Amino acid sequence: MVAGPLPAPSGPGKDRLRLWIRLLRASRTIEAELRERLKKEFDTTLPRFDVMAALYRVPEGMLMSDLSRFLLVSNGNVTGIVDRLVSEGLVARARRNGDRRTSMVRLTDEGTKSFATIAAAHEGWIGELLGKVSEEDARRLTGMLTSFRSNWEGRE
Amino acid sequence: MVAGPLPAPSGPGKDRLRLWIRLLRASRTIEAELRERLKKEFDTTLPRFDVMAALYRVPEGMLMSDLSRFLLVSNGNVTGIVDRLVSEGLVARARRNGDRRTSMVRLTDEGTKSFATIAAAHEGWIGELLGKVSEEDARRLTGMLTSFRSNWEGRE
DNA sequence: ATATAAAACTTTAAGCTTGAAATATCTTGA
DNA sequence: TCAAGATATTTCAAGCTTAAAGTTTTATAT
Repeated sequence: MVAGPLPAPSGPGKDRLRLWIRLLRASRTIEAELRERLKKEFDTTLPRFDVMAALYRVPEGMLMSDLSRFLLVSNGNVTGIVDRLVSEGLVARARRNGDRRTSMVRLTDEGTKSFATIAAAHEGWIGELLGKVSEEDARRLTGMLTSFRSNWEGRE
Repeated sequence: MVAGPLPAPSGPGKDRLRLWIRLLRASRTIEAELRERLKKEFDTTLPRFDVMAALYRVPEGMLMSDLSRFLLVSNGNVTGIVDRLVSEGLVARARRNGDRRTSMVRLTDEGTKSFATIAAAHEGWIGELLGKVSEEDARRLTGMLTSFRSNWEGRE
């Protein structure tokens, strides 16, 4: 995945391969830095942060399946992370009257407060880590990645 | 991390935050697809592929520490993955005369042959998954990400 | 009604990942 | 020389991740 630049391959398709490698290395580098800071400064993890960020947008809560779909991870994965967040009092599960298979998952008041603090720091970190990318480049890149993604989603 | 587009936040720094979210979602989407195909078609995993890709570039082999640095993962992580590749006969460890703490890790002949096959398929998949990105955009994006990364690396 | 399928979620086994501690080896300086 | 520190790697515990199998509940088609 993170194949090296050494032989500098060329030919058809190589530009896209190179793009993918850069994309992956960039996101892994940033992810690693964020993970470390979340651990050191807030004693939490990236997956917990992801779940809380998803829930923060929707005060009334989300279904487990919506959560896993949104986060692009498996169902079982979310179960474990939510379990831990519940045991820490940051997230609550609420059985629903209508469909007893499902449960609404939402941030507790403590979870909401906690996330707001962490998210503010997180936004600052991103600004710092991507500081060298101009605002204009950021918007251009975002646009390219968005159109890529919507194209891609069409195929599944 | 994968915070949602719903409230459509704005303000200083929001463009970079949005860029980061797009970047992460794009790489996770592609990664998930690659993982699935590697499993289904070659019964292997992304981490194994990553290690083999790194070693493929360097026939004489790499030290464990170089490998983990190159792949942006921890030392202990690489140990486990290499252990499994060794037990599958795809990778070999060779103790060195000079420094007996270290060992050179390299692909076996079988590993080299196996990787070449998988890498060809992999390149095709990337071409397919990124097919909607024009070659020109691919080069532009790559350039932006490269300069980002070299800027970033300067700070550590 | 009631079997059958579908859906939502959890559990499980295997593997990946990290950070920290442990081990072994090498290097350096008194 | 040899103790102290540095380096390379492995081990360990905890948590993350997936795919597949299992459980409970709901929907559908006789």
